[in-house]
Amino acid sequence: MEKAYDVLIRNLCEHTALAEEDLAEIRALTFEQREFGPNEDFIRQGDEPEHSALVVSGMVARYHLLGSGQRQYLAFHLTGDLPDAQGLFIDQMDHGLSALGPATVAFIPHRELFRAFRRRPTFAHSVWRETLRDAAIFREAITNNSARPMRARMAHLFCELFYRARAAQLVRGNRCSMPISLAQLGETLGMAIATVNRTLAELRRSGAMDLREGELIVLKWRELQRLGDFSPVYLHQKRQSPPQV
Amino acid sequence: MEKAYDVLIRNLCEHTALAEEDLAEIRALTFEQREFGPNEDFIRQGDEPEHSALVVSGMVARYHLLGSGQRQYLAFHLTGDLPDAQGLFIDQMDHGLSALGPATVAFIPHRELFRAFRRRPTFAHSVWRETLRDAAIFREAITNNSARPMRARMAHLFCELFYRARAAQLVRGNRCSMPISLAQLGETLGMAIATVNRTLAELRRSGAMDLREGELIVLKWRELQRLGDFSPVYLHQKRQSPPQV
DNA sequence: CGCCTACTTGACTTACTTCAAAAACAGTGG
DNA sequence: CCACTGTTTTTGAAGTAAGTCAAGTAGGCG
Repeated sequence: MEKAYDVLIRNLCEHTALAEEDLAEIRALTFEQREFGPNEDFIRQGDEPEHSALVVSGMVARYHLLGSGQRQYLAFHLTGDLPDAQGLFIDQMDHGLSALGPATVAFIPHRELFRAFRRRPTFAHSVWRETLRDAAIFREAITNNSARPMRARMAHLFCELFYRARAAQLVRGNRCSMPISLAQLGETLGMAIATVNRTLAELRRSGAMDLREGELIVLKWRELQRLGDFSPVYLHQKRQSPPQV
Repeated sequence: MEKAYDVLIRNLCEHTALAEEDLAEIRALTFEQREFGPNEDFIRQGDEPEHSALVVSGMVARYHLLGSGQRQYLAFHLTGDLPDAQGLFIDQMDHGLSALGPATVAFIPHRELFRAFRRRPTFAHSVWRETLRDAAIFREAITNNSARPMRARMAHLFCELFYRARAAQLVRGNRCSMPISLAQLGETLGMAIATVNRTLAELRRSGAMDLREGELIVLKWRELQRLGDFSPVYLHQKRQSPPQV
């Protein structure tokens, strides 16, 4: 298993040039590592967080709980992501976080982070940038769930996740781990589970992709991208080589 | 007309305690002020911004343009907001900005902002915090447009806007300016214009609110809040007195 | 006054939801 | 190893909410 700080550094370097002093500061942080099982919560809506989470392995999700009891997934996070940097300046969490499949999460005390931010403004800016990228992903989700027809909506989600997984070096060949159920896909894309299944069947039939045994397999990247009206500019990756399938 | 920096300071103080030195730094920034007419763009998708915008008066919108030519509104901004602080660390805008009604916008050079951030980390953190609140608003929009039925969806939007307008001291009595057309509401909430009109009629009939001549009138706040399943925690306001209607 | 845009309303159509039941699969214990 | 239980996926049929289409009204402006 990779060190928590290596995972973080790799992710931040994807968009920001960090000096050796920044790296040293990051390595000096306390990473309290914990394992979680599928669908286990590790931050709840309403919590007052004093730690930030870092995904060391696996996949985690952010979600809202509505008055009706309904659940809405907001975003997914991969290795290297700081899924609740949002919580840094916020008194009370407005959303929860849970593991999708089995996941390893490291917790960093806010106090240490703030001290590191004061000492290394570039580090602060890189985390800030990370939260802005999150926001761009949220914006795209608004558009996706509000304006795109079902097939494009689902294709777009898989495009984004595959593209991000690739940037995080989690794609082997043409596949990456995707431990998500149809019900969860429905609660992500705002569609009924029956529709999820039929739409997924349609995407499979197109030959562009498959989703099997917790794995996403992309067979025709350009076709999937076309179906999903996907353009990766909003992900603001520095090195932008597209998947070559 | 209020000074641009006063508007900004008032907004930032809503959630962060700024020292006199921070205020001085803010007042020393260059604010290049410009007027815009209804539906006029001032930042376009694809632009590489070197200035940040500040809403000095009026209401502005952020939007995506889809491959199909369709438009999706993402968020609205009121006096005091920094609607594209997102652009600070980003090479290329993934969304555009336009005035809704007539609006005054001040532009601040990124270079000056970064210098101020280095000198006054608290100022940086207050702007960071501002971008995180934006992100929380995006998250709520995902949930709103994906999981809530039409009537609640629309009621929730008006709740949020009224609540924020009130915090920005833009509510007089029980009304605030809301220069938005039915078509734009449709492109915000992901519904057809006919549905927008019917849903709005339903809300009017409920007696909780009205939308007339570019003004939102809230007649029964608690009722509107109930209809919209609205809880303001995600707005992370420090002073949280609810509208007393 | 006439033109354009924004709003309103009605009738028709359809895409998606809901409901229901079967099939596949995973985990547990005999 | 295989029956037993619960969960997830798959498929079908029926109902409905919301979209589309179209026409009519009202309001703003030259």
